[in-house]
Amino acid sequence: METDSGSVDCETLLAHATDIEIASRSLKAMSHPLRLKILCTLGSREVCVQGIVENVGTSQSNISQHLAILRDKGILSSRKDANKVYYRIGDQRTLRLIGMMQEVFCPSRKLAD
Amino acid sequence: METDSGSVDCETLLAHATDIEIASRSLKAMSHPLRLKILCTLGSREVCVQGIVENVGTSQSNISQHLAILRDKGILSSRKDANKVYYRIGDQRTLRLIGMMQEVFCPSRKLAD
DNA sequence: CGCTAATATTAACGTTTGGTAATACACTAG
DNA sequence: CTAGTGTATTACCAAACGTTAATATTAGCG
Repeated sequence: METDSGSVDCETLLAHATDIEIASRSLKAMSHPLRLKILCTLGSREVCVQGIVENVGTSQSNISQHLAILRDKGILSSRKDANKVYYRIGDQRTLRLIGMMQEVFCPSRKLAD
Repeated sequence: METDSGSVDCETLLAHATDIEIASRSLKAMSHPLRLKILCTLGSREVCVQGIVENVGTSQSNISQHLAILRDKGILSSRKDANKVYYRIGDQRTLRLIGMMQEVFCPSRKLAD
């Protein structure tokens, strides 16, 4: 089913209800300071839990819970090596959004500064 | 272990704590389905509360409360004309993010203008 | 002036979220 | 096996959130 009213103008942005739902779910996952920091820490590389804990700066338990949230939402993927678990951003859309966030919120220190 | 995988640090993305805070605050404001829909309804134009209510589809009271949240966070600005109030996205960063969201989540229906 | 439309505000209440602390699980080394 | 890291899970609690319903405010109009 397509849009139910032919003349809608607002439909040019995030057209369908499902798009809205998906997008807001992703936004919500990113909208917590610690989670956003986790995502920024990861960027396009892989970091183990320890590394994330040190970089983000809260308890291991707390980090683990936030990682679980991001994992459950399909944003992070993980790989186990020995007794360590490495995380990375597995969702390409999220990765793009993180890059965009940087452009929007830190235009002055673009990879330079 | 600090695999000093480059001296890149996490600092290349959303470098400072303040950036993180600001960004996550904006994300949070956008992360509610109704609020996201409001923002998409607005896009770059101006719509009165009635119009928003009709487009988004919930009670006037509910819309008004969400509008207040977005207004208080500095995302929306409003203008009163007679007994109607017109809202628009007053924050340029948010406007850019909305456009980006569309690119990321609805690549198939890019703005045709 | 009273009346109605448009919008905002408030109170109440259930739901969700987030943090801490304690504990469990998984794997490795010896 | 046991001890020791690294990670996940659980229980509990307080705070934030979101919806509904009722009420307040403001503006135009007869």
